[in-house]
Amino acid sequence: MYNFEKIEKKWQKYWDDNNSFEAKNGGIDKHYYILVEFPYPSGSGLHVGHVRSYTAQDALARMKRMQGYNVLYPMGWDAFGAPAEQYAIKNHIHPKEAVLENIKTFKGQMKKLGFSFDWSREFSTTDPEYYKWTQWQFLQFYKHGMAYKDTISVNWCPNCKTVLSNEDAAGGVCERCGEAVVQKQKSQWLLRMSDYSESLLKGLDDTNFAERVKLGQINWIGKSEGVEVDIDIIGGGKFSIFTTCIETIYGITFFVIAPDGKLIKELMPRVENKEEVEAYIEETSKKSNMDRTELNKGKTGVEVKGIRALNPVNGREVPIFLGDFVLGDYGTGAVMAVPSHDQRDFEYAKAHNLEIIPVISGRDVENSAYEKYDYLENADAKLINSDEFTGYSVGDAKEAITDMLVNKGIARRVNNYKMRDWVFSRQRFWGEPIPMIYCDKCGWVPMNEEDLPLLLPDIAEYEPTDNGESPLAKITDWVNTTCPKCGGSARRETDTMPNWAGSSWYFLRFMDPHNDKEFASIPAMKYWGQVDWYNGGMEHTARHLLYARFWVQFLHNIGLVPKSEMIWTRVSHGMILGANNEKMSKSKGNVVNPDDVISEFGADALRTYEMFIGDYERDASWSTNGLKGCKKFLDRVYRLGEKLNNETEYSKNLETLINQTIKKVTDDLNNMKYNTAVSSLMILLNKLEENDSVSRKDYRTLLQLLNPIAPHITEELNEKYDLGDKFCESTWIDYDTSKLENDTFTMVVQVNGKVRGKVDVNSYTTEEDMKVLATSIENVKSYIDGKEIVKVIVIPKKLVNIVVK
RNA sequence: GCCUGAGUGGCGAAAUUGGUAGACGCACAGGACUUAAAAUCCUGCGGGAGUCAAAUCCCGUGCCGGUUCAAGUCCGGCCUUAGGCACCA
Repeated sequence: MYNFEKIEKKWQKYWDDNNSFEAKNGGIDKHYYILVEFPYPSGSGLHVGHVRSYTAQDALARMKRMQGYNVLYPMGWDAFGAPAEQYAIKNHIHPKEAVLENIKTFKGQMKKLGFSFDWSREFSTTDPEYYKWTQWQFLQFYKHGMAYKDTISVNWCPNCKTVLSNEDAAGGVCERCGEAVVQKQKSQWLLRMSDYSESLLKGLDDTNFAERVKLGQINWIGKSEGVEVDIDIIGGGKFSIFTTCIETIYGITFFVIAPDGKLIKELMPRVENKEEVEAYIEETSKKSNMDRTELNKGKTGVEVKGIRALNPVNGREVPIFLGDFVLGDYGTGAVMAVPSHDQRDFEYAKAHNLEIIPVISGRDVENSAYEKYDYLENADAKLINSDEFTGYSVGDAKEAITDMLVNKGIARRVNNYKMRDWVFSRQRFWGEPIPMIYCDKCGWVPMNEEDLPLLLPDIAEYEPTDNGESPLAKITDWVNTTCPKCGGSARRETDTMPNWAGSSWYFLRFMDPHNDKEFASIPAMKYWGQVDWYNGGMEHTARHLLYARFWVQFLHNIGLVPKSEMIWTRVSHGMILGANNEKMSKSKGNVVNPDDVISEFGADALRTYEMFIGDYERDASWSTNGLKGCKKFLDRVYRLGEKLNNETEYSKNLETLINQTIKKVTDDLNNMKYNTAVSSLMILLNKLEENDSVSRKDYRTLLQLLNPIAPHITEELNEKYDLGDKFCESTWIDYDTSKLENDTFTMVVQVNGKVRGKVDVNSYTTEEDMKVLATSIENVKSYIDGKEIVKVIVIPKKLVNIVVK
């Protein structure tokens, strides 16, 4: 049909040679920052899923540029991480070699797709010029008391031989390899992310994230509002419990404390069945999260004999148990157990033959299975067996009991959050070295900022170790150093940062990528303001996005970033699935390689198809026939040029449609409705083809509207027929608001809500005339003759509905 | 278990504040062009009744109810499915 390969290469070269998409800091007030998640340059190359989101944002970027915005649409590489390291170990090379190779592949593919990235701002998180600042920012965390080292029970992947954050170990399995995660006591660097729980929650109000993205974050932060109550131990001492259901406090029949918490250690001297209790603690510590989840059904535990506690509201004496369903690091590590109104407590009580006292009406405690009964949703639910609160509604009781306990000075209203501090150490080679030094005399000492970056050593052997030490620990030349404080001999931290570190602030660096004095200047960040439009996968809403927001909020609090939220809109694309509706994977053999598609159909066809495939935010399955259809559409656009006449105005009969299409495409590109943007262009093409000839303005407009999606062929045809400036150097076309309406419309006539006739009428037809015309239609007459007309509803320019009896 | 989406032809999907359900594309069928095929172009295409052909009528947006002149759209109750979270007190 036409040589798309030649055309695409030609225009890609033109854009490169002319730096067509370079963004300058400053100058124009109208600026727009469009960001797509920078990829991890894996060995397998770009995925068709990347193509979808990059094309979508590219289309937006290209339109915004034509609309006069200074558009920042950057690209870079998130290149620290395990796959590059493993590849390098196998081949006895430095991971940076592997990374360079992969970046080359990715970049070549992106260029072949014609993405309008500003390549002058490209960087990789593995560039020393970049990770210098990641390390520098770590030092700021440390200096502000936000980074600390602690020996904690951590998620350990026996396969990858590294520590994982809670986020990386979601579901009790290693995010990377799927191996079951085990618990290990290790000394780790942590960032005090939990200090920011409330602020990360509140900050969402200052963003325009998609609702499902906000919910993902809210879920992960996991705020619970409740009450912390002091519990007296018989014979002296006390502990606290946390509950969100204080209204059930009269139903306490036992307490459960965490086997991995501090409380049991304190109580140990008074425990009568020490051996039994210690054995249970030991047993729990060996369980991985996975095991705990699998054992979901059985509630294990032992009674802590010799110690009993008092229910603070009625002085009732109740036993204390250990149970691994209570976690040592959430709340107070102890819970009040009300088996009548809590499923876990119920199961525990059944397993250990404990008493069950109902305190809210409507619960059948005789039933052996826990019945689902949500008393909060039952307006009739009233307290029973609760002394002076008996008869209260649940809501009233919540408040009254809390007030009573708070006034007594034995309870506090508190919030708890599921989100923990961020475990920030990894026992890997291929990550940013943590710039801390341990001196026997001075303890942990931060490196001097002027000594950064702390480079990774240039070696090719660095297998991970079984003992949980970083491979860097074996490189003594690198490890041994002097203390920045006292000058004595000292050792470097050998753990590296997680690969979420570099991606937590890269969007700031894009605003000022070559700055060697600071990570990004305040004026540069103020100029761009925020990321206007950030696209990424749903799988990153809990981790990356939360880490990035935390990082920014911290930098903002210490005055280094102008805003506390640097991302305004966050949207997520749906996945591209294989033709069999399953996730693409090599093992399933349903992977589509963009390179193959480009060489067979061209980049423009691939781009157009991925925009047309369906709702941008939803998953879509690959269809080669659908792709061919889009190629056919582009072929027809190409051939339409043969019908050009010399007219320079719109063809009269299509003027309205063209103006409508301009509006439609403009609105759709702004609202991620790429599929209907393409379909409206198909409609326009269908109509243009029906005409004997096409005016120069008709054609130029069609090409321009299509240009953001299919930039090569449109530039080529525009040049071929000498229709005007290159699109990459011209202004977006506007529509004439006075020409959006048709001269006629199809008036629909309904009788009792059923369509009984249609007639084309002049747009200026009055409501009265519409009524008259409606009743004159033969078919309509047959439905209303001899009936009483109750009323007639007229919707101007749409329909008439005649209601008869 | 909890939270969030989503259920519309053979398929991917459209459908402003409730106002012609199925735009656009694919697949399929018939036809034109061709020695032939591909490509291209034209016509048809939710199901059923009806007719030479039409007109026209009935049914139809997961299921059951409701509100309304009018419901894919709003309300109540379910079912299925995808994703996220999960012994978080």
